[in-house]
Amino acid sequence: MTDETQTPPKRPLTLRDVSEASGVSEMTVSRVLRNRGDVSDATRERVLEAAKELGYVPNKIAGALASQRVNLVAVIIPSLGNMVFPRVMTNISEALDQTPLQPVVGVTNYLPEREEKVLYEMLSWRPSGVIIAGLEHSDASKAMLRGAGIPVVEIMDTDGTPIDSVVGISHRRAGRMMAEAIAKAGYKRIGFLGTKLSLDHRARKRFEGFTEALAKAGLEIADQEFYEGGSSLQKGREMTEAILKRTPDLDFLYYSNDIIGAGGLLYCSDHGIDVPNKVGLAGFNDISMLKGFSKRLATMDSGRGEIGTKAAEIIAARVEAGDEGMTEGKGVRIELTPTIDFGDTLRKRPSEAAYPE
Amino acid sequence: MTDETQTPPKRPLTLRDVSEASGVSEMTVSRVLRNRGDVSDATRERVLEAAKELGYVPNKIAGALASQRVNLVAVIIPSLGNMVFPRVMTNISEALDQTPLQPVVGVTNYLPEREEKVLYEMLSWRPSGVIIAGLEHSDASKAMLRGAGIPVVEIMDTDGTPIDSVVGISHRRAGRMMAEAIAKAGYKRIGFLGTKLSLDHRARKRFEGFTEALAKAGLEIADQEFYEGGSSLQKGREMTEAILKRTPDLDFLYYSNDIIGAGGLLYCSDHGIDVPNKVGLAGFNDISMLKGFSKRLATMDSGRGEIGTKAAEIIAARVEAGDEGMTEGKGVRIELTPTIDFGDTLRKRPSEAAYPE
DNA sequence: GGGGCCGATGTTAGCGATGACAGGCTTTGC
DNA sequence: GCAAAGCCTGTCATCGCTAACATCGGCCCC
Repeated sequence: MTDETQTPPKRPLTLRDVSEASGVSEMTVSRVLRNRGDVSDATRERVLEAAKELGYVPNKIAGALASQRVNLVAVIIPSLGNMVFPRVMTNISEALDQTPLQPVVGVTNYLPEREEKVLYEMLSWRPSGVIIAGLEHSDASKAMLRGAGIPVVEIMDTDGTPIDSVVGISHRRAGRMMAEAIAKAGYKRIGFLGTKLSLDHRARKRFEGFTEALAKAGLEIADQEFYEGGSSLQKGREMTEAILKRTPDLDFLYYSNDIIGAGGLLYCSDHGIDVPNKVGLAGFNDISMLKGFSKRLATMDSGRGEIGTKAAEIIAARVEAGDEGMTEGKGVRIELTPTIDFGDTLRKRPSEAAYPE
Repeated sequence: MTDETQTPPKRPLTLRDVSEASGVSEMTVSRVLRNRGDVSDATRERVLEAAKELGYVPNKIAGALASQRVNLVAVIIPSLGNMVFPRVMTNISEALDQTPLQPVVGVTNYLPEREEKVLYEMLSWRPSGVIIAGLEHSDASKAMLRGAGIPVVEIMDTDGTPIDSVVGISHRRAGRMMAEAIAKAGYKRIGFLGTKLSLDHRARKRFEGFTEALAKAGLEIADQEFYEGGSSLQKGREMTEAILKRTPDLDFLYYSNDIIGAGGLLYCSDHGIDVPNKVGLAGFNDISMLKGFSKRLATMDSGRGEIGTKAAEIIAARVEAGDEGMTEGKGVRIELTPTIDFGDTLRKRPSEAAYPE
């Protein structure tokens, strides 16, 4: 009886099955399926039909092994819960869509040992490039990245020494800029609210830049409040309440991200606190989802969209050039400039004179 | 520690390099690195040292081809911007952490043709299982899923016929439940605000269930407002303004998700609209990040955390059982019960009698 | 003391694709 | 009319690793 192939797939299909079904060699089938080399229209059609008929899906594992080419780009980020990273991912995907490359995500949860593990796993698939958040990695991770012989782009942060290429902003500078704006606006009693800084290096650097620039203006942090775990409006609200109860004379609150900052804003509205005159507020990251509050929270754009795009482009260019390694001065360095958005919660000048809205 | 490891990687390392460095056969090295079979402690140690010294990272491509085992689970979701999906992902990752399996994400942007492409790409890596959002797929996608010979779990939605296993809630039922609560609370003039429903099947089903149950209560949708693109508070705010200007006598607004619902809530607060008495509000999905508003938006928990965990467990169990196919009645069906959270924006009974809080 | 067995290692043959090259069969140019 | 130059297709070796089996000394036990 003829093998009418509606049969449930006992054994996964291979090129051979298609080649037999269409009466040509495996090689020809392979050529058709990859659109490579010359194949007559007649056979091409016959092969395609057979492949579709059988429902053949090529085995990239075998393909990659044979061709020594794996069109994957490892993207390693700390978290998916942070909104910033999905955004970066989206841009990376879009940029890579123009190329044969494809992103694969790995999540580290801000833990160096997890980063190491994830990196190892990813590298064992021999990707064509790596995009990884941050400049701080364990020695083992650094060694792996260097040894992989593929382009590496570290993203988000530029305060440090990159392994290869880097695209990001200086978080120290971002912190300084915000501090300068705050000092210039005449705020004096400044509170900081953020994550426990130990593992979030970028938040830490912003904090450092922030205190440094405050110091230069003759100011210092009057109180601070830390939290662990994911960000939420609720947490911002609670922390704001706590810090204001403890230190009622604070006149500015700097949050390490927009989510908790927005929570603080809600707290202030609910309690009739005059923002930005009694208390000023600022966050970080320009989470567009949050636009829509009655007052726009002052924040800073970290250029995360562009970061993703640029990083992907660097990888794509290097892979296309066949120059997969990171010889000589191939490393690109792109430092974007963060821009401050005063919103409605950060005055532009001292409040002595009242500026009606 | 000799720093001879500075060797610039000319040619990627293979098992052979390690085997030569440690003076045993490749096979033995392979055994050591996989912890399989008996190897004497002496050689094990020698091999491990050599591997570390060289910075060897095994090639999973070759390993997978040889062993016919790829410990990846394809997870296909519509978007990373939606918060719901990162949450599901997180739970899947956690559940798979107990196993040798690893998730790999693909994003479809709610487009069937992209879903098809992403699925094809993923299947060509021969994963051990597939977790895919929704029950609606193109014929080609369905054929691929059926033909892949691996366990498939469709998640989020149970209204329809699964290919294999399914874990989720009935969105029709969720819509009905909300409609019943609204009707019971005595709201009469109901508005709906949501995405253009064409491609978001789950939102569509909620809408259908919602109108159906309203009809049963003798009510109908008085007005509706649709949007495209990502959700944001701003969008919720604008849509709310639009619908209320057009149909000022609406006394309830049902939003297709919490983000735009929260935007509506902000609009109402700002305009002194008495919620929930003049107008009631409800969203969907219980986005915990949004807790912290002065009023808690009524919403519904879709059990997305549990969905991820259960889906991963189903795959893991099937893979472990070596029963990778989906023969007979292997398909598991888990329908979770959505729970309604009245928050502060949905009355529990008609407002004739005033119930002080 | 020799058969049996076991632990430790090596040998061989693929896994399913692709690269390089080797042909047949047509065309083309002069 | 015949060599050179295509097209189109096939053969063969290989990618780096692992399954399965083969091998080789002990060690145990009757």
